[in-house]
Amino acid sequence: MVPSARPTSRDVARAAGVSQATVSLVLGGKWRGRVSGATADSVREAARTLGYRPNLAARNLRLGHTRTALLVVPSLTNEYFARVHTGAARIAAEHGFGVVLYPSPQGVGPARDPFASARAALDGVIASSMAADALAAISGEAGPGAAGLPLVMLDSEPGAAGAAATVNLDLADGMRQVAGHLARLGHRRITHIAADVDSWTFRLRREVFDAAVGGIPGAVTGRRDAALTVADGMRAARDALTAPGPRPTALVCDDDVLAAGACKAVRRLGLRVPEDVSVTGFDDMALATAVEPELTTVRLPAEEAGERGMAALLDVLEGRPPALGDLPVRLVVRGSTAAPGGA
Amino acid sequence: MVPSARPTSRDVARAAGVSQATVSLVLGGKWRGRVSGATADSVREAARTLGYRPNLAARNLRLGHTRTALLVVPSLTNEYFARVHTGAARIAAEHGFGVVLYPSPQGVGPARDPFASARAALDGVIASSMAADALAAISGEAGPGAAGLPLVMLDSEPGAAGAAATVNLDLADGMRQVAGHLARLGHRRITHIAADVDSWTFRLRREVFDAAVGGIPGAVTGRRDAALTVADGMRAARDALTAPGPRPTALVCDDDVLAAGACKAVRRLGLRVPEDVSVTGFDDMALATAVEPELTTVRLPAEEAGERGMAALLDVLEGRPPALGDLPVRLVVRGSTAAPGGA
DNA sequence: GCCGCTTGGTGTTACGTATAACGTCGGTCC
DNA sequence: GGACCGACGTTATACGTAACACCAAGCGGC
Repeated sequence: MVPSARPTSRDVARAAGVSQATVSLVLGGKWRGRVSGATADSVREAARTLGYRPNLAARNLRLGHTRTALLVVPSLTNEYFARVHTGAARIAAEHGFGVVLYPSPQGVGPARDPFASARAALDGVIASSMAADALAAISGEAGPGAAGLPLVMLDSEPGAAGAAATVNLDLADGMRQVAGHLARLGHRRITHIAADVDSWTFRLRREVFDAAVGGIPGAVTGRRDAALTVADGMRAARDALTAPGPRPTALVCDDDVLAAGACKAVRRLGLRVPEDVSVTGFDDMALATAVEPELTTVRLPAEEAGERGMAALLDVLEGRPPALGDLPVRLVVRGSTAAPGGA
Repeated sequence: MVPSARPTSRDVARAAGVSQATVSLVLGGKWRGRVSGATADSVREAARTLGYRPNLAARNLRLGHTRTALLVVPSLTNEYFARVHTGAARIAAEHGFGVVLYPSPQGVGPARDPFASARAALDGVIASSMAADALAAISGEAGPGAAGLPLVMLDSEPGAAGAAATVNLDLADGMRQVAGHLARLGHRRITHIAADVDSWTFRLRREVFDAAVGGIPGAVTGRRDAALTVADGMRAARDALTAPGPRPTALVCDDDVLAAGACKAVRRLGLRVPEDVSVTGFDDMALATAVEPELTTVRLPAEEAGERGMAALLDVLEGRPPALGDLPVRLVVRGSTAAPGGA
């Protein structure tokens, strides 16, 4: 016996004494009124004892679609994207879809070998916080006659070329809430610890910071760039706090990791958070409540974003106009902010 | 013109004035000595202008394999698994493989709809920190004649049924290093803040804690269970520190998130880390250096584990005996541990 | 006794690709 | 001058599945 080869539906048919077509009918679940219950049972029994599992490549080929979507993200070490995936996968599962994750190795840059991961035949692509041009290779350029894969941009520049739909978080409003919060507390010297990443998400934070914080009467703003690590957040914050001139009373950080680094820098300089320096984060990841004081930060509805992105992709795939609309974000006030000057 | 359908290799052939076989030859890269350079160029040109991209389902069917592996993990919000993926993907890419990620929704429990994500036709499965029985449905039970997918267990119970290979981190040694470190510092009342998760990884930590810490002459050990969140780590640590009897001088936590929570609990009680209570973590995630004091913890070689797992899977797929051997882990001493009693 | 309907199946085809097997056409060698 | 050969392509086939188009038998109605 050489049964090492994987059994096919034909093997099941032979074992059950029926034709391959019947096996397909039964296992496909559309046998009501076409196959007797007894026959159906014997087919299922044969499939079970043979350990039959359908060849998905063949099924996909025959069906012309895969019911699989690709979620492209710049990184997986950032909790935010893991949560986006969770949301997308939930909606996908409700519609019989699977979601495959592709962490683009270059971060937000052009993906080197999209095919390596896109090898799983796909129906569509959701890109989270990715540059549109980085995705051309994956979804297929919209050349003449070229039917690129449907692409949904999540948290991306509105109207990005090639996108069938765009779902955005209202990050601008989040940054405005941060600015408003600090302004109400009385802060006037506020420095932006900005992510040194060239993506729309972070460019937007810069613009809105400048507009919102710069709009506070009497405000003095500054900016320091930092890579997205604790250590670099520390360095940038230290630079900001030790630069000549009056010291900022608040540091607005582009994400929670930077904020954690900033808090460390403040204390390293013998100052206190929030009495001497207020610090804000962005994202509200687990880290935000792990550090002390807990971070005032902007909670991003990551799961909801994943859900909306997947829902929009399903809309596109099924010919419906995709649902649009920004998702609101919410400032969560915790212990890392206070009125300036001791209190 | 109704060119909305995706072009096939036959369309390219027609455009280039050759047969479909020639297109396949050229685009497959094996045309040396079979097709003239001029013809090859015209084929490539036609493919480019048509925006042709091969149908992967068809290719997979024809080839009988997909060069795609599935990495099953209990969670994505844990940085450790993201890093395992990074390592696995690197090795995979070197061999023309892709890696698809499947976060099992139930954590370590049985996956609800394995097919939903395994829809991407697979060549093999790597399971990280998953229970063997939870994977039966994905890799296919080893029934009579049933050729289940090759399965590599990463960080799992040795000799798990159905696994073609097992790659382990030497977690036991990591826990022993923690115990040794605390013993040398002089700690004798040590409580284990244990993850309330029924997986081999955490069961092992318990056993080794009991053996290693219990083996310290004069040691008084205890244990508190906690879910893997900051908040629950806090609760468990508070319970441990406020229980009747002499207070523990050290808390050994099953991961860094719990340790961060434990540190918060210590301070909430008006005590100091590490002067009054030492705290250790496990994993060395970014969080470990984001909190203050930075955590003494056990660094897990996550990328290396992913690499080894993928390498073992490739070995199995190509008929080689898989390379075995545990990966060493290393204690990283930082500021959260010190000699007990002030110092 | 024949029509039409229901029940329970089967034969066949197509999906798009990779490749084994087979032609063809100049030129070369002996 | 015929056999051989390399260069250049083509024809045909198979992968495993889903589903369309048939078909046989049984049966009730008129």
